Amino acid sequence: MTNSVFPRQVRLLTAGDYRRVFSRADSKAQTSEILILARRNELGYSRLGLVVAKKHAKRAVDRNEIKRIVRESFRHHQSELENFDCVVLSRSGAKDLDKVQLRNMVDQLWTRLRRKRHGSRAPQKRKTA
RNA sequence: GAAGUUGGUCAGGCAAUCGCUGCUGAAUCGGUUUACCGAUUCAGGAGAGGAAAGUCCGGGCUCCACAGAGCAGAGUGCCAGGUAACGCCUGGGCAGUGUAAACUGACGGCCAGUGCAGCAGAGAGUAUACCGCCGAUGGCCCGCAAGCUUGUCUUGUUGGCACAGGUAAGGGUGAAAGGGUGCGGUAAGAGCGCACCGCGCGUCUGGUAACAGUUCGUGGCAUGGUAAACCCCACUCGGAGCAAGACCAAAUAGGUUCCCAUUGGCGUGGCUCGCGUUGGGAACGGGUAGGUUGCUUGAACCCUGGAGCGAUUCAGGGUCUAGAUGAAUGAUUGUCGCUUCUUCGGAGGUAACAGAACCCGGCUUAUCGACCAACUUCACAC
Repeated sequence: MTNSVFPRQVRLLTAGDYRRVFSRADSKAQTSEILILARRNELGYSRLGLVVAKKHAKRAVDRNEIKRIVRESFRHHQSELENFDCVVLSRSGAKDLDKVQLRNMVDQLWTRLRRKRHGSRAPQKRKTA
């Protein structure tokens, strides 16, 4: 299946797309280094947007690296997310993590986001252990 | 061999799998008769740097007159050359540092003008007299001699005082005390005089020049420091920037009211002129912030040869080498190389600085290492 490709339409492209997610996020998942906001869309697949502030990662190399790791992680997990518009924001600690730590953390965050989404829709059905 | 100086090259290599962004080709689908445009799939091939950085200079390009005149302002500043241009580069001069290879240098002018200089010191730019030296000359005192007008007299003279005054040799202060050494000279001294050295000016020689040499003449002689102080001199500079600018769809439309007005308004971002354009401003109400292009063939790179000490340039041949835009250039594995530890089985690390955004030329700053060439000093061998 095409569960590990990352074409153009899978990204958030315009300011309108971002504003839609920021104005009302259905669910979110976060650590002290990364925050993910997400909102359901009508497209039948998930999309990704990235916000890495210059304030948090001063060097362009660091910002590029964070973006690449998050994109790579999203590429491998997008099939689990069904139809969500996600915006990944960096926080101030992100640049201090090494590549492997950051990758593992983002991988876990997708899982947490999905569970949270299930929980918010149907809190009575939660049976995860 | 050791230490060092300068210049240059590289910035882990190869393979596999999965991704991302352009490009080329093919197929399918849609708009459609074709051309052409868009989407999807497949194949091929390309995809960060030496600094991409800081944005400190210089250009190209775009718009405003084909960027024009004056003032203001800014910049540069030994000389010559290179270049599209430069505040860059090359070569040379001068000064300084180093045993040397080499390196460093806002390096025009304060004998155009104005200004500034803490502390110390007597005195700091028309020099100056604190100590010291002298006191010839004038003054005062003691003694002696002579004269006569016999006086608190005059003249001469040995000595003394340091009062007037002289002095820039010596001491002291200072970053700096207004050429140096010697001889003469003098009361003591002094370019006061002379010799040599130094310096200025003119001249001559070499050099395109900066400058150097010192032939000859000349001046007793400084032209103290500061121009990243004003300033003077020479040269350069119009402004804004790819969010420039152009196009498509939609739309700043169209409309109402008020004010000002062709010696005016706007373009035009220092001011004035000039030039272009022609109504401008405010309020009410209404609407949008998508796409294409500019966008990569260029003062390009590589090779060979010619010119030149060199920067560079000329000729011939070859190559096409990122174009993203909520922003691609990545991840994993294996292997080789390098490297750290080692119980010699192996285990670990893969580096530093750092990420294109219209494009070039420089400068500056950051930086793990590896390699090459030339040169210097020391040691050894021949």
